[in-house]
Amino acid sequence: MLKGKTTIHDISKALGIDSSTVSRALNNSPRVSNTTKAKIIAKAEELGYQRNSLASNLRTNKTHTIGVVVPRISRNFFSTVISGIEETAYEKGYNVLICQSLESLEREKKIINTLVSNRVDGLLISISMQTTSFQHFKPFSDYGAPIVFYDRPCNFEHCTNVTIDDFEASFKATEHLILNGCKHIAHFGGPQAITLYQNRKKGYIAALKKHGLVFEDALCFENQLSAKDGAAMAKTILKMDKVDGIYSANDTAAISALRYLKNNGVAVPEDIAIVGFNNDPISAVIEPALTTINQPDFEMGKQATTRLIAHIENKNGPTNSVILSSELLVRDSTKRF
Amino acid sequence: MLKGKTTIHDISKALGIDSSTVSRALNNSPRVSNTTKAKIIAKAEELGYQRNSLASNLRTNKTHTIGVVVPRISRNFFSTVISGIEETAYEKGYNVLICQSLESLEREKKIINTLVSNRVDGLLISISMQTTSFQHFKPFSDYGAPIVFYDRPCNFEHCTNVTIDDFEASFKATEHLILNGCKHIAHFGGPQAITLYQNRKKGYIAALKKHGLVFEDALCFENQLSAKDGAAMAKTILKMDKVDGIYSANDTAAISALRYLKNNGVAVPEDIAIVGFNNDPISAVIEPALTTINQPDFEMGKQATTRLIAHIENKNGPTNSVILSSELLVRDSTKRF
DNA sequence: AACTTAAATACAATCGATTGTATTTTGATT
DNA sequence: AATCAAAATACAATCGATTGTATTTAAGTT
Repeated sequence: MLKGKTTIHDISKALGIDSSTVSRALNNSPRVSNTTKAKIIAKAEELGYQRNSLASNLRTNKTHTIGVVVPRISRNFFSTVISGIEETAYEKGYNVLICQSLESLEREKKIINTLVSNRVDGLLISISMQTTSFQHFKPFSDYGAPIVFYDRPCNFEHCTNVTIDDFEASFKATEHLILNGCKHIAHFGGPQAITLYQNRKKGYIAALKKHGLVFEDALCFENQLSAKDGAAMAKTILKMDKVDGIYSANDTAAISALRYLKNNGVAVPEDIAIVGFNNDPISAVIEPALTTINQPDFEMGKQATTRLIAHIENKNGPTNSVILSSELLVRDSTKRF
Repeated sequence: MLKGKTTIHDISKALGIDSSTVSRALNNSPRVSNTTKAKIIAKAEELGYQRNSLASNLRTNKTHTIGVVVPRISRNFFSTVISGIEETAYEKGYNVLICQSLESLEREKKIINTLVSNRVDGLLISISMQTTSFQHFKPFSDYGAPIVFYDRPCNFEHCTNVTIDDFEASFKATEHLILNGCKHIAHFGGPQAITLYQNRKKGYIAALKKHGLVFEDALCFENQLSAKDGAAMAKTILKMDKVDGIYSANDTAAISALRYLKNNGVAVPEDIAIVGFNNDPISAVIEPALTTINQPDFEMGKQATTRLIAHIENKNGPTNSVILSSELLVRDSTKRF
């Protein structure tokens, strides 16, 4: 209808009231009388006024937008975290700019630049598997925007981490295999440059140690834990003809391995028991159902966002990191007795 | 370091060059000599300059941001569509503001307002299950921003739809059950106010008709197709003691029904054959594996985004709607012979 | 050397809302 | 009716980048 959207100046002219008053009225400032407020609001509706957030953001230096970086949106764990993020952000009046790094550092850097340019009020990020230095986060903290790392923790300045206790969860998972009689347990691990995967490996090793099992380097894999990797590792393990348990640092690889083993006549859990990580919806449906670590994905998104926004809104120092609790879901893939 | 970020004016002052020249240099305008360009770029880097997109967007009236509305991010189909959207947007230099309607019209309206306020350049939306009128999209088209509806088509003004042929896919799915000997086929349908679900039901009815089967209203369900709904419908069907086939308009309900039936001693596909819709990753893993319609989810996201951006960038009229192809994936849940 | 033209740069307005300060209006008080 | 404080409104600068127009500089021509 009206070309180019109505502005407060259109309302101002239409009513013969200064635009500053119009602005204040629309923001419900006490400095404007109720009578004029009513007039202004009525006219605003009549003209189909919609605040131009660009102008507002420029002036106030606040965008009410949170940047979210995720390795890959379509992974169930991450999309559920995003749900939690979006939900909380929505409640508190924030928008969510979502980007995926696809596990690439280069892409992550570009994304950070864009988010800085767009002056998002804060950043929620799960770093890529290639991210081992953190200089590219500097521009962010430089202009005073807080960062919260979720899932994959990061030791950058005084930033908040929202994670689970990966060491402990791993320890429990591995011990569970041991208590079910496994003696030669393989570990499907992720990139050891990432703290998260380091911790998972450490937990695995600690459990072996506690129960007097020897740690064998040959049983420790390190890769991206994709479905392809899972099948490949299963194949390698079969050749070894010795492994009787697998603890995988994610479900994707675990599920893929399980299917590979099943298709090759290996009995799960009798011959090889398997524990995964993440509680992917598939893990509950596959047969045998996969024992796995349940992470509070949705909750993690909510917590991270709540803390980020708290930090954005009261500029007093960093909030503390949080460790959410996880649990071992025992299912058929480990029930040997 | 520098409080409050460097601007082109800081660069301008530092070099004694007018800010307009600085701006043009940073935008690589031919109006600036290479010598000064180099100087400016060097200084910009030295000062850690990052363009303030807010200011730029305000001036140019272009945000390079696309609004994306999705019913629920954590559904595999949608998160994969989003992947395709993000991927394409990233390539073309656009950001993606993602919001979920959670199938609520009220929320959808609020989201649209926010997106208009943020002056996104265009909108990609899969409408909520409650959306039956489209007046709330008016502000959007009013200021000239194009809209592309994906998955759930919409007859609003001259907007582009990116969908599959739901009628045909449904027809194929239902016919497949008939050819496998089913005589009493139930249909798990979604809200009939939504064109998508209407079309799916129509395809089902058409297939029955073609093969001389009677359409029974009692076998036609209409709800949100959640997991809970799926189990409830399975229960109802069992009581009827007559149904030998189910065609569900989504996998969520189909899978839930399958599990319910299995747990209650019903043989799938021998007693009841099932076809789903969406090719959710679970459908391939569940036993028996679920016959389903594979939709080009990632591709749908890419196509929708490509078309939206094309429309944003050449303001010449609406691009045409597209119908992507889908396929019936025959798996064990329907193999009766 | 004077002159023309093109190239490079500077000036100044603008996008739309916000906000500190100044001015006007209102109403209460004596 | 005069006075004064408080309430309401107007004025004007500002956020940072962009862009049309004006001015200066450089280079080429005769």
